[in-house]
Amino acid sequence: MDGCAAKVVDADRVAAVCERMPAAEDLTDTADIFGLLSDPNRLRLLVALLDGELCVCDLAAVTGQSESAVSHALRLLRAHRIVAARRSGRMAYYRLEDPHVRMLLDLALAHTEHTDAIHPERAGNT
Amino acid sequence: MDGCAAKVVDADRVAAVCERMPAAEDLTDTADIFGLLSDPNRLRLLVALLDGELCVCDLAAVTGQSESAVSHALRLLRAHRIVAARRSGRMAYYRLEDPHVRMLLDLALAHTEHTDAIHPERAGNT
DNA sequence: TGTTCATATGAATGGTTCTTCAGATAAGAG
DNA sequence: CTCTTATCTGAAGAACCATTCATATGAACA
Repeated sequence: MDGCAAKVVDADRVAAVCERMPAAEDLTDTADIFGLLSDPNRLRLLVALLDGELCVCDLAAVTGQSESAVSHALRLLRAHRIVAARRSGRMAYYRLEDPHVRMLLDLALAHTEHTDAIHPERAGNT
Repeated sequence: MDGCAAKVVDADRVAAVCERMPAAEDLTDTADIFGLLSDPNRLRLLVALLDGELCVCDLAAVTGQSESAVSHALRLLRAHRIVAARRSGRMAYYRLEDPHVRMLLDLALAHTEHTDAIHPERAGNT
């Protein structure tokens, strides 16, 4: 749809794939979400929230981060509506709000647990 | 399992969540995979490969990147066994090799297409 | 054998992101 | 009203990552 007109080998396949390619906007949104899940500490945070809401200091305890780091991470996740906060006095209870992200987490964790013996990134290749 | 002993509010919940928390190694592996999917150009590359194999120059055409950039990206994906190459003469045909990643892509894209009107990151929050 | 073409690679650069530190806000306790 | 505590925020520094340019490899073809 945009830049699919260069030196190609299989022009038909290229055209077909370009047809099926999602809009750039959708792709950046998706990449964005994956990016939010790509930090081990943020991931830990979200996994902790799979079971239900937790306050900031408990999240810090569970994930082994400073409360400041947790707050920054939650801010980012909140800005993308992946988590939501419930205020109660001076406490803030966070919960996982995005069912789409929950599915991605469930799927990813299920597979990690099944293939935990495999660590491709610690091996060479051709 | 590691650092769950700080100033907590709901000690029972914290202990329970720590129990359920996957091993650090699994979490970093999972975060790593999400990281590989978090770049729009790499994502485009993988989406292009959902339908079947393509050579490097066609991938460059489809994704609108330089062939060098594509080669670098493929190298990274190959190192993590997410794609695999088939050589034929001086051409290299790449295919999506990791079924786990394929599932993540399918799930993510399905949802993006359904919610393409929503762009949370372009809005404020509390 | 030498040229051309597809792909691969290394180094460098520019941009982005994570963490920490210091301080700000705001609610409850005394 | 003041003090303490929970959370939030901004700025700064470091670490990381993606792209580009130049060049290398290696296969086909003359």
